[in-house]
Amino acid sequence: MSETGRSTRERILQAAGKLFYGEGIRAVSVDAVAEKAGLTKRTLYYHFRSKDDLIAAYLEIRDQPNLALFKRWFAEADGDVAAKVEAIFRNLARSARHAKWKGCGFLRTSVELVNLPGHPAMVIGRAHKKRVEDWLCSVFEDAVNPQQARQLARQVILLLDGAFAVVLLHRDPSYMETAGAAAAHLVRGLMPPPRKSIKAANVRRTIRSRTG
Amino acid sequence: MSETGRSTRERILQAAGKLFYGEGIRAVSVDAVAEKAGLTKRTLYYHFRSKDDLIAAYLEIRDQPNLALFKRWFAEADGDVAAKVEAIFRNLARSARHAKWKGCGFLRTSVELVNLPGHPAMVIGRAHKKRVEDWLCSVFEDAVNPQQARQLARQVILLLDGAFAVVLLHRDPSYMETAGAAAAHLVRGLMPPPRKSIKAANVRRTIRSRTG
DNA sequence: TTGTGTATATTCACTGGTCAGTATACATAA
DNA sequence: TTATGTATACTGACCAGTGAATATACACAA
Repeated sequence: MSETGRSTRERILQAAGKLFYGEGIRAVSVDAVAEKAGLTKRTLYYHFRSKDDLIAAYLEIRDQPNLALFKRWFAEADGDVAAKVEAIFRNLARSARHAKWKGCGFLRTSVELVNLPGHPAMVIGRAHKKRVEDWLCSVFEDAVNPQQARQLARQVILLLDGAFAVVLLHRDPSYMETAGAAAAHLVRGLMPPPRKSIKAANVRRTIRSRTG
Repeated sequence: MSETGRSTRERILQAAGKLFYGEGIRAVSVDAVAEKAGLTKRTLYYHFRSKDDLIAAYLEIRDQPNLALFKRWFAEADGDVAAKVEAIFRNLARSARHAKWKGCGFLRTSVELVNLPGHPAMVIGRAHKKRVEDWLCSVFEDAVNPQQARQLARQVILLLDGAFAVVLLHRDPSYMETAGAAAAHLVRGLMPPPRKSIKAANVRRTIRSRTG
């Protein structure tokens, strides 16, 4: 029956998500996923062809919501594009304070599969990061010289992924804010100067007149 | 016999290094390391108490040479501090073009041990990154407002580790150069302006005379 | 309504293999 | 004879994946 089938599949994916993200794909056995989902391993193998399939599905369903979260944080933030980008990092820093936070599932999976570059999960991971980069690029095209948008998007991605790695290593979310400040600085460096000089907040950001 | 013992230990560490770095610590069995070292597992266990011990030793011996390499690349580069930092990224980009390159062993190990924050290898990894950060900090203290040196060092570290992750994911070393450009930009943004204004070359690299 | 076939969904119990670590013995040198 | 170093062969646990049987539900014919 398709309804029961779908919900079983979802229960498996939910269990796999928690375990794979929380402990890593190699540290989690198929038996553990099945047990967490409340069914037998054989049933799991009825719904997924292999563990690799399950891993790919685990990342697949995280792609869209992940990007949507970034977009929401960006949209809901006040200020210019630089401030909106910085807001993404600030929100991530907040997430990173939860004990269950374990960095970026895409990056971590790519590390665990480092010698299987063609693995479906690797393909999905690359596509996800590319999608985030493309979105940032489109955002920057409206704010800076479009010729520089791609490079800027990549630099922000580098700071983002660097922060994922460093915060995970040191378990210190403040690196996420440091990355956000750097990202905002890079964006501002390419933005045209505002019409009205603003006495900018008590934060450490200042406006720079390029004419000198 | 201490001499044979030491060289045996070194053979084990060499084999472990190649395998752990090349395939990841979880993907490599103790048997595989022993075989690569040309001895039996039992002999390996005579020289190392456990696999975890071996993993820690594998990282330990990479700490100093790794930092030394950064220092050498920095010292041998021409130009101002920003250019010298960028040179580190350029050299890393060159390394990343080799097929055997698999990113940063410290970061990758920390991902594989994500749920064992007290693991000796994690402690060593954190110490290593901290040492690089401290070195960068000391470098920046002579080039920018010392109060901003720590933050700047962290931002460069974030770009560095981000580049490790992103280049590994996409297998595209050009991200390393993009990260270097961002790092140089961040450094320059905090450096005192040079005496003579320069009409900046077609590349983004310029030579600066500090004497003016 | 009852019986029968069929596709879906699930279970138990198993296989073949790997892995970290060890018990035991043997060799060599001080 | 005692300490050091090496080898063979093993243990117990775990793990990805499977074989064979069973349960459920729906379709359609009698």
